[in-house]
Amino acid sequence: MSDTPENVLVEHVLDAISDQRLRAGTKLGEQALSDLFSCNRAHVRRALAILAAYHVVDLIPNRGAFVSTPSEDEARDLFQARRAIEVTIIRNVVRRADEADIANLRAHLATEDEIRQQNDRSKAIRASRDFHMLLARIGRNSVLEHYLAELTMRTSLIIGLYGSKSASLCSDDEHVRIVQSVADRDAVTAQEMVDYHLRHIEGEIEFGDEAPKVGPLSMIFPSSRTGR
Amino acid sequence: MSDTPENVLVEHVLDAISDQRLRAGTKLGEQALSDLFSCNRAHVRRALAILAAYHVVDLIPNRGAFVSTPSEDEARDLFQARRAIEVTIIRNVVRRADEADIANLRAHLATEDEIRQQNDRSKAIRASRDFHMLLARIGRNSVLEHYLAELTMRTSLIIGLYGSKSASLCSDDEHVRIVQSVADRDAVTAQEMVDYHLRHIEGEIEFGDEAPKVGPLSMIFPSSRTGR
DNA sequence: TTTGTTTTAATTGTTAACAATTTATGTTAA
DNA sequence: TTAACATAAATTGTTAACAATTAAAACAAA
Repeated sequence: MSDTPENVLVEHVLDAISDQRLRAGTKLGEQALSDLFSCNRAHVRRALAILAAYHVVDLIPNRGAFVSTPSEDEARDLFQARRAIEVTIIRNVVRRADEADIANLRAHLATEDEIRQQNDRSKAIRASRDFHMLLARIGRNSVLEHYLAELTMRTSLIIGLYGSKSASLCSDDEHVRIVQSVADRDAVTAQEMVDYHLRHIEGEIEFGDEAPKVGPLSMIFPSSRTGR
Repeated sequence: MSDTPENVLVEHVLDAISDQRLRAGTKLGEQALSDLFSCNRAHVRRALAILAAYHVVDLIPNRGAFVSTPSEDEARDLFQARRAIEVTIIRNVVRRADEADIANLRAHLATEDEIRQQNDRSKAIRASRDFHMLLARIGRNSVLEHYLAELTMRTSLIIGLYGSKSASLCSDDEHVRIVQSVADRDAVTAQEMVDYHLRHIEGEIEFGDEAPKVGPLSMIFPSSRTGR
């Protein structure tokens, strides 16, 4: 994807959401964004339209753009979609992964292990999402990969909004077992593991108590004014 | 979805694509669109950004917007995604459809039957797509419904680009059998039928010979200047 | 005719100014 | 103090003008 100003903006917002720096309900003002990313309002508006198409932002006429706050129903639909997509992805992975891919997966597990010992929640969330996206890339279906990118983003939003019982949101043991079944070329087990893993994540979410605190945007995008 | 000028434009373009009036590769000039839909260029630009996010339009810097021309690989990825999503949808349908839903499905089959006798290819394509989207709506998963809307759109593009061996692209017999298994509450058969049906459609596509002819936009959007 | 070059036209990209709307602030009365 | 109202500020929506780039046309040379 090319490095137009609007794409830069979209990527930064998506990163901030998947790191849970940007929380559900946060207002994304046009002026604020155009200042932070030093571009004009036309670019900001295009970027917000794209983010709205990704279901990550709600555009309210005359009011502005807000990070979307998914309902519980939406969250459950979303997890069902993730299961449908990721189970298909893992089937592709078992079929298509070569030695290098499996090595990359093992390396990623090691990274996750390191991060878990640092107790950095933000990093852990990111690493967990990266694991799922690594599988998607190895599966080599660009359509499924793109949809999963959108869905993991929205999952981050949901977990940030409702909270999760488990501190680390992906128990890495499950990741390990998924990789093992891929290495064993055991498609049936791999699919079952992925399905179980996603149901586990969904089950840990504590629907009911929302936490809508938000801060100023300048706190959320610290390094973006250097961008070009 | 609200009736902002850009949404009107997006809907018209999507309709034109799913009816195969707009073919892959067609240039969507900003001036032309803003004239046809009597809105300003800012609206057009936003609409094009949204369509690009839906993967229906390619945005090339300094060149403009073009209806995207999916490759064969992309098409195969897309059909695998459809199978993953529609098989999940049909499971929801079998579980959730009430009597009214099943009546609607039967009514739709009757409509398809009528249209087949008229020999109107454009109408047939539209009706076929509507059948799949009706199932998605009955399944009551908004995430899957939205993704399927995008995928059926892109499927229309692919069939319009590469052509299909069968004149009618959905043999309605298969639709009938899907509805029957829904009415029987037979989830296993319904899933098998949907999977088979989608593989059938994919198998009928004649990859290899492209047909890139396009006409002027004013021929494609005949009734849109009245759209206020 | 065909090829390459220059000139012209058309299209996209960018910016700024202004209008319309919403939000925040301040004031007055109960 | 609270509530309602009027005013001011900030934000979003709209439009037009201009710059930059690309496509088309005209023309000259082989």
